[in-house]
Amino acid sequence: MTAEAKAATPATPPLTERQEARRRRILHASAQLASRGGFDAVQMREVAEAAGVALGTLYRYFPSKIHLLVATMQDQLQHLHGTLRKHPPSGAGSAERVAETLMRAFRALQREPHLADAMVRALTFADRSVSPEVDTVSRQTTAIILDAMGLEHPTPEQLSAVRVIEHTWHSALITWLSGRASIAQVKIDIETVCKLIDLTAPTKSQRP
Amino acid sequence: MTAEAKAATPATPPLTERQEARRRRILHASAQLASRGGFDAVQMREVAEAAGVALGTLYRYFPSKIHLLVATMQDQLQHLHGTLRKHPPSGAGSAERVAETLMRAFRALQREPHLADAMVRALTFADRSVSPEVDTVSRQTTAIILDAMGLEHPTPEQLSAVRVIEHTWHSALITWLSGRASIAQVKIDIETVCKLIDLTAPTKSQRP
DNA sequence: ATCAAGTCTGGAACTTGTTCTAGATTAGCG
DNA sequence: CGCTAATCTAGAACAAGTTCCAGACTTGAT
Repeated sequence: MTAEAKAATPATPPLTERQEARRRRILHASAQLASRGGFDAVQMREVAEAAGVALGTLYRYFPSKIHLLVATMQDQLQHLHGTLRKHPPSGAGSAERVAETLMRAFRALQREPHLADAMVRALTFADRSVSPEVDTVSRQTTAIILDAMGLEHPTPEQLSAVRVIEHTWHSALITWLSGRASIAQVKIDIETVCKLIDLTAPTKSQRP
Repeated sequence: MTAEAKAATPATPPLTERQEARRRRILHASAQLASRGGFDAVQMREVAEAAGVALGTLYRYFPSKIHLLVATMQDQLQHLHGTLRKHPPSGAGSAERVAETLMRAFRALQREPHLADAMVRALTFADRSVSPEVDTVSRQTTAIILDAMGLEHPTPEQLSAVRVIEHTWHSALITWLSGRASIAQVKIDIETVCKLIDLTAPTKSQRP
């Protein structure tokens, strides 16, 4: 049940090799600039120049700065998901494994706080015109969490818990990025919300 | 134990009557424009004109559009808190009362979805330069939730639960505002996260 | 190879948040 | 009252996201 094609190519006509290369250069430039100075440093003119592409072309590939940064996040999440697959969390219970996974993701973000800033700010600032793309990110995140829980057929209650975990994850990241919460505080928040998993576990024991 | 002075006037030198009136006109114009067309409709030139104030003056009172909208939110929250004090939630348990309170707030936002959009987007987009103001909003929200719980001396675990509830509240609002979640879904998310309250109740039994 | 349609480029132009300036008003004070 | 500092106004100017355009270049089909 691999799902690489649908996430990367929702419904776009196939791109030529050169177009694929352009797209990749743009995303790379975006991530590069974001790593330097965060959301503000990703300036469309600079992205275009760094990617060796005209401004109009950049806008043909990504119709707004928000679209661009959300696509960048899709890209990074794909990486992360791959990495996590290779090194699954080691905890005994579902809650522990999810918390461990999210903390691992959090540490990855801490290594590139500016990039995290750009991506998360874009994600939460996105309006309706970016809904499909943001939804893709949400599905990727859900998949990562469900993977960590080791569930094939989650109950509706468990899916609700996962939704709340995602809410907490995004919002906690924002408070951290804006300097209103410490790393330790984010850890506590994640561990707190993960308790919901045990609370919603079906009467059976949850062991993969 | 009324606390009106500290929330409205953190550390600013006292304003003259005319200045207070200007500030109020600005906030009113901001809310008005936001109610019409949301975040994008709050344009600084238009706010200034509607408030009968020069652009430079607007920026003297609120150093950025984000500051302005966050201040607008403080204003609205103050209203809400007052209303809620007069009509406290009726549920039996803490979790029920908090969920009831948040749903009531949610219904208030649904009546002015554009205003909600402007305020919430500003809140989550705010960077470090707005941290103090955003923090004030966060404290107001915490106070509302603690009021609903009816707690004088919450335990650290309960405060963690409240933090997670706030995270979920903000993030759920965003998904609703961007059209990625229905009203029903937001309700479920709120009810789900409120279960954390019972989970963290001190030494009492928790039966939902 | 050639034509048509689509794409890319360089650059100007427009929008809206933000900053700056010079001059008028106001507030507080002796 | 008359002075001084702070504040306010009108408007220009600047910055970055976005749109638009004319001309050059691919690409795909005949």
